Amino acid sequence: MDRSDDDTAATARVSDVSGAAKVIAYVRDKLISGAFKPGDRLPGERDLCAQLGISRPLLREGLRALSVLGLVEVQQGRGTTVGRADIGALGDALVFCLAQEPNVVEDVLQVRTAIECQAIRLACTSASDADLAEINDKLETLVGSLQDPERGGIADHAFHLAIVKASRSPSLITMYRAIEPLLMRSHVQRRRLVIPDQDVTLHLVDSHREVFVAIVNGDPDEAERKMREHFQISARLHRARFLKMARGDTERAGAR
Amino acid sequence: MDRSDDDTAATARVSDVSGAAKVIAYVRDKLISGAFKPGDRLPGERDLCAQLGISRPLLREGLRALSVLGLVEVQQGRGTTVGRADIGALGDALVFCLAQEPNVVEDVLQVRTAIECQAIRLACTSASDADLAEINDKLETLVGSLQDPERGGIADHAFHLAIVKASRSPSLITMYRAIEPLLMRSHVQRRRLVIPDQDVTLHLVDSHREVFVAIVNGDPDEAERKMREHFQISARLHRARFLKMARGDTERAGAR
DNA sequence: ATAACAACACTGGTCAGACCACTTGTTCTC
DNA sequence: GAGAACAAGTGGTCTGACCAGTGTTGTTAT
Repeated sequence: MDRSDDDTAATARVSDVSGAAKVIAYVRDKLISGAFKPGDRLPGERDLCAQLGISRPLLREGLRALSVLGLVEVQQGRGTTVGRADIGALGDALVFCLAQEPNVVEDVLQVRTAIECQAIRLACTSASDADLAEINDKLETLVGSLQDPERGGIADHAFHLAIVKASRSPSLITMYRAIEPLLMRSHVQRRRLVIPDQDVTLHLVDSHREVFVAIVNGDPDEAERKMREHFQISARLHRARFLKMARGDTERAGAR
Repeated sequence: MDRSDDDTAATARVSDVSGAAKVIAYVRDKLISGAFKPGDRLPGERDLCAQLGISRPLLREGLRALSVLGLVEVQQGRGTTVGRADIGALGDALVFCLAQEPNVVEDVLQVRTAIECQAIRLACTSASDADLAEINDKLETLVGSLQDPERGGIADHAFHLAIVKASRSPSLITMYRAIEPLLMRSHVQRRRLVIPDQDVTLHLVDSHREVFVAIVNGDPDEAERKMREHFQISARLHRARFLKMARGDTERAGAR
């Protein structure tokens, strides 16, 4: 979000706020208050711009901004409706935005860690038998796909998502889904950069299993600890690629 | 991202693509090709709309969409520059998605817990002296406002926000700020319903202090434990209101 | 009475031209 | 050389007109 607009949007009733920001604030207030629900039809553009006291092109600017975030859907001849909270669209927008920002993507992993560590604690007490079966299923799939970066990345993510779902917290799940495309991309890229190695693979499988066992045992502290260990192992694996790359460079220099 | 625009943006050279989508595609292509880098100045609006063969309001729609995603920054009198994308857009849109869920006011506390517990771990190692001073300052303010539900809620939130800031993780900070409206609603509702009580107040102050001390001591596990204890104390305080309400109802029945 | 077609009303999509406000650069005066 | 005034370039907004798509209503034919 453009920050200057964001700050001023918070005081949308002040008359010096830009026109498009008025639209954003109007819709924001209605969404947060619950007055607008998914599928609701907004007033027509001519009515809405009269209501907000701005011109139609400005109104359209604001609506365009909201539509790019999936918060409204604008259709010619039909009108503008409140979006159905399309988390996937949000995640795709994020991938588009952050494709060139590897440092930001690394930091987003902090959010991932936060969510998963809270989720696994909740899963220890909230997970149903079906949830546990689902996680186990994803674990088996993961084990069977460790040699393939694409399928491995997908399976890894599915395992983690199953744990988040087992938390039974809608907010955590929503949040996780928002960063999902980024995580997927990150998983797959990381796997492409690392040559699979027997020891590492087994170690990784064990780590996933220990996470699952901790959930089944139902001890939140233990489960969180295992999850954090798991992330550390992954991070070490990621860092190990630099050693291999460094050795690779040395060998090339020697060959000249 | 609005799907129809996103799909059509990929084929921007087809002449039936909407005007704003042309802008988005133009900037996207330049970013991907590396022709545009953060800080670069885009051509002026009049030049750009001539170049793209669209009207200026349409161009502005497209730029507004890009600005809401942080990809460009538009400043009156100065021009439009390429932004350094961040996850701000995700944060702002996410609160809308969360707001649409039933029971969000209670469940968002899981997100809050997740973020704060991860943030406090990071704060133990990342916090500067200024960060620690800031948290301490907010703690003193909190102590001075416990008798006032409104100011107390604000001070409580400021204390926690200072901790999240001390994590030095832009993503965690962004997410935390995004859920602020929902947290404020939660805080205010909770505090209105509780009559402050001397013992509880002191216990609450101690809990906040222990959290701060743990950060200063720099032990992530200990700090997280203290934070979770703090949340449990708050939850107990919240549950205590039901006892008081039950007693209140009984007294009223006796009076009739 | 029902179905098909046409007309109308309402919706968003876009344009051109005008004017306002802000920023930066250039020129003039002291 | 410094400061003020002016000009040029930038974005911000508006009005009114017209185009294109969708849904509803009315008319006509069977």
